[in-house]
Amino acid sequence: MAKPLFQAPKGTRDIFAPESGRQSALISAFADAATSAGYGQIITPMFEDLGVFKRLGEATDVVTKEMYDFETRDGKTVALRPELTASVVRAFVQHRPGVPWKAWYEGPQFRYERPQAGRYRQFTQVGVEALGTDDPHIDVEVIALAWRFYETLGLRHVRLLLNSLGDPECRPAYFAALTDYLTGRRGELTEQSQATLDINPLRVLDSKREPDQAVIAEAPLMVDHLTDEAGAHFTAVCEGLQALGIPYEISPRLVRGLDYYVKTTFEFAGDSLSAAQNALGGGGRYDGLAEQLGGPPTPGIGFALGIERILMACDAEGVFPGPDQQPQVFVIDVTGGEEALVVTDLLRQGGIRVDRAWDGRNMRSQMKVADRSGAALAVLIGEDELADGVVTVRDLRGDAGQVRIDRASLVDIITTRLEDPAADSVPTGEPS
RNA sequence: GUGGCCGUAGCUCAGUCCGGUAGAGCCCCGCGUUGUGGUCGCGGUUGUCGCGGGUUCGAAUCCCGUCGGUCACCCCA
Repeated sequence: MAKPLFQAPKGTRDIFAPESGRQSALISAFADAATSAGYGQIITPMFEDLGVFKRLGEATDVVTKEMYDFETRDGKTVALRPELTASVVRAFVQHRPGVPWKAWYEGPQFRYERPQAGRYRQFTQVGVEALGTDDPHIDVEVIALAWRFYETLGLRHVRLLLNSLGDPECRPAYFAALTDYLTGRRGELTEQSQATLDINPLRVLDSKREPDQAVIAEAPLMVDHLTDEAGAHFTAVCEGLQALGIPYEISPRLVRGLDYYVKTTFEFAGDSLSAAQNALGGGGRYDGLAEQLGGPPTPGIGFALGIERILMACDAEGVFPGPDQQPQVFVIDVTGGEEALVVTDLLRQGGIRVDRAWDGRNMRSQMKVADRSGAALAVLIGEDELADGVVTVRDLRGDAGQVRIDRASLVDIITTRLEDPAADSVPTGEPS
């Protein structure tokens, strides 16, 4: 294939209908779910001061290796957002809405990575953030919102993985214990894990490399080192989920990729996808983030769900086909096209999805286009109809045949027939 | 950043090992039916064989380089 002069940048895609409509519908479904739970939409800029994202943790790949950062003409350094929690918390700190403050969002995010299945340089997430309360029941609300959303889409093979990463009081002690343990068995770890150990020992627990597993299996666990307060919070979250009948698995080695998480952390694994892209979404509590961004100490929790991954899971499970976007009616006019212009407009005003053919092609050609369009009904206008002031309505999908109707009742009859193809018609079989 | 695989028509691909001057199916267009689609039949349009260089009488095919795509590792959504 000859290469086009330009193509979409690496890791980005052009999304055509009907897939684009399916994506919009997914976001719309999420908007409904979030709105009904009392979350208001927030729209933040696609880029931020680089410093906003540096707070995510100097040890994270997202910050150190994957940032789309650049200098602007006036010498400031900005970055395309690699995630949205930092942007939303920055907006919270800047504008100080009353708490508790609950917001939802959707939009593209950017990470400079090598693309692969289910991973793009520009990808889209939906999510929520709730700031200003550390009531464990809001953790439950947030998790439940995501869980019910997956259910709404029809996904059944999703697992909720739950963990607590402790709080600033118990974390240092655990951190030290884990570091001691891993350092003691350093020689058994893979080269990559040894490097990770020097940067963030917690992340070693997340290694999927086989040689590391024996060491990880015996590593001390955060859940065994929680303070009374952090433990009580975790217990309350678990009990809340049980009260709602939402199944979860305690996953004591679940570590998230961003350093700001404390206490409750969770991930949703799509079991219909391979491990490389089965992370359908995740989130957790980030009680220190607002303060790091220059605001007052404010607890917060949220999640982000990747819509590309969710749609892959929907494909794998055969659910969420997306909305009907095909025309319902196709207008055929072999008298020159003036009639099609008017009739198409009339039907559209009646709230019907309508398309038509162009270039004055013959009826055979126009019928082919009508058939391919997916429309259920064709409206035919030839010289006879024009002379009699009527149109012919033809069923393209069933055996309801065709009928000539008065143009004045066109919208009513079409609307009725779209609901019941056999209504108002006398089957005429094949055209005479 | 590392590695595997792949770049031939609008799409999916064969042809590459063993060099001889480019094919199939689908799609699209027309006709059979100058007022009727889906099935069928007939006919037709479409290629810098990713790009550059080398070897050769001759390269889609062999060699070198390069770009792109894809998958995986890593990490993550």
